[in-house]
Amino acid sequence: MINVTLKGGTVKQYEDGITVADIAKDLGMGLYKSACASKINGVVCDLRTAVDRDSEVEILTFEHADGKKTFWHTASHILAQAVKRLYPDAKLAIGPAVDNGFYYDIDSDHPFIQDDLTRIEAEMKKIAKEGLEITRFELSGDEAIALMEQKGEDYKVELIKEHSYKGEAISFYQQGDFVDLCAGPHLLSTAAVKAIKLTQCTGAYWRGDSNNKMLQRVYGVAFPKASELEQHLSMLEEAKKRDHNKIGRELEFFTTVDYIGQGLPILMPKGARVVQLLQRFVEDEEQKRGYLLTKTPLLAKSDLYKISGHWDHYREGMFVLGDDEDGKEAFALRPMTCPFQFQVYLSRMRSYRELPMRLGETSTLFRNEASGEMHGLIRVRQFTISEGHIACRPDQLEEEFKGCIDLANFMLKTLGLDDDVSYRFSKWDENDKEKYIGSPEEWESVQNLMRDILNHLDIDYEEVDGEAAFYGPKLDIQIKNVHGKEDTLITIQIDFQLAARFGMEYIDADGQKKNPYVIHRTSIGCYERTLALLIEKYAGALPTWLSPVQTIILPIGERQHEFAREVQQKLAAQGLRVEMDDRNEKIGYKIREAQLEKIPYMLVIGDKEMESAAVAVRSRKNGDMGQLSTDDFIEMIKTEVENKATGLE
RNA sequence: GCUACUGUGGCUCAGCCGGUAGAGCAGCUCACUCGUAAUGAGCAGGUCGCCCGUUCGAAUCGGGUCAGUAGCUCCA
Repeated sequence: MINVTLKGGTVKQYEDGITVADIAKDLGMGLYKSACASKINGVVCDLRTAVDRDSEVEILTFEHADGKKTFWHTASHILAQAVKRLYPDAKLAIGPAVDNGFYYDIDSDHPFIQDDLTRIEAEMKKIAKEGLEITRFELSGDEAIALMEQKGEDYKVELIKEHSYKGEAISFYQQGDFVDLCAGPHLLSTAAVKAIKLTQCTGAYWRGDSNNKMLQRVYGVAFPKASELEQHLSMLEEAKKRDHNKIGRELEFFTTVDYIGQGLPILMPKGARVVQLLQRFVEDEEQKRGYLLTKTPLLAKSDLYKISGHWDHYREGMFVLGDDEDGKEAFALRPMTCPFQFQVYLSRMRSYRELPMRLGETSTLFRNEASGEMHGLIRVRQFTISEGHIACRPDQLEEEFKGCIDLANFMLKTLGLDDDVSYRFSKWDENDKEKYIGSPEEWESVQNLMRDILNHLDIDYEEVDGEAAFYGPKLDIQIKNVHGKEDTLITIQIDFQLAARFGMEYIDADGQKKNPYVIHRTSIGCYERTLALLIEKYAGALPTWLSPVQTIILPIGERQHEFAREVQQKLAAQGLRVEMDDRNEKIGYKIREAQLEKIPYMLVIGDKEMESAAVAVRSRKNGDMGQLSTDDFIEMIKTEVENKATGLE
């Protein structure tokens, strides 16, 4: 007998070798039926896994993240099985669970269109209804390859070959006559996967490499109950209503024009105002933190980019004017600010006493992104970033780096985005040295340095290979858009290469010339992207301090126009952005429009207000707030603006 | 760049298998001067993204191109 410690601390005795499924059954049929996977001594396992010693065991249901993943992973196998039934020639690649469902990559000459997805979905439901038992078995590498070759699954053969020379047994899962290479875990039967929706079909490169064949990736979600699926789908619909690309256009923050070009949005008066407000805020804050403001050219001769290495590493991404063949002069619009801002440092010899030197610039950059990459304001070809570079001595690096993170977090907190970000420690890929400059030893040492600093900071971060800049590792502050797609909002990078390339030096206390470390950083990211995420965060109803129009005055009739105009001027004199709707419309109509425009405050002015020299305040959030004197209203809104209140609970 | 989808007046959309464009909202005009999310009536507005082709005839079919959307790759 063995002792099994359950979640909550209860200890039960079972026979040695009992499966988790049987433990679940013993605990109750309800739990058994909803069980998806297990956690044995902290490791996620199958329900089939036998427990052969004293262990801590947790039964994972769909409510648990790993239970959910198991459920979705099984759903992806059902998807593959359905595809094979309907399109026997299709070859299967990989089919994992992801954050919001599952997918399967399939190689088929038949392009899957919406009708096919409907058919596949119906077949999946049939497979679920058949309640096929899912069993696990293992084969040796050679047997596994033989099995998959016999089935014509070329991609599986390729995968097995990579695993098999480690000598490990290869595990498979089988449901009915469908067999798939898989590490598991999986549900016990296809029966539980009742509510299924295939959401889309897109292309995806085999192994994520654009040199490989593009396969078809079918995405789906599944739930134990139909009601949960419906709720999930309606949540997705709701999220799309916040899409900055939709409401940012509707609310006239920006627009695009096809004959201007892709990735070149027009910021309309409202969008431009928000960007201006953010920019002033950033520049003022950086000044307080000891940054020196610079303004450098938007383009340069190719010579500059040759020194920085961008010409070799980044040329595809640049807008080049002219060509530099035969010694002719070529220019390129700048894709980054570093080599320009370095010139400030380089203008004369620097002493160690001058360091750290913090340079900040509101910098417009140009990147010739591939045509499929553009997305609203999130990914564009011309953007303006709160750019900055810090040259510092080694002994200052940690403090300066921390200062950058502190500034970034201050910005995020002020904008109300601090709870929505995650930190990514982006390292180089030692298997792809071509992409980077510097030696492996240098990379290791700087990455270790950066890791130490991050560990001293007590922040949760994820380490990711292959995401570094070509000149150094980065701390990326990541954020997700309404579609769940992650982008970098803010990045802070340690550069140990470019200073030497540009000959940036300082005379140290010992009289020796040394290269400073350079920190590349942004405090709020690029304004277009930040604006996009703010629009999505607030569904267009930006905090009052950032609202393009903060107050709108709504006179009831013509009689109050003169008084209303006086109120408007009084507010405007206080620096508030105020408009007046003097159209000959009913008050309900004007309110409706102001509300749809997400203007924070509406001031209704009728005879009553005119008599008492007051305003009837309505907030977009709380509705009618009753009468206030104009001065009291001004004080209230000014306080809100000065505090940069987010209005979030 | 790749895969799939989309492109009809400012916006949302209708227009079946090719016969030469329609609605609501917005806009403008007039009337109403109306107290917390849409007053009524009238008017105007589209070479159906663009180019080429098939056809007696194309918004509808074919090809190309531009732009948009999601995903892949890339990336702030």
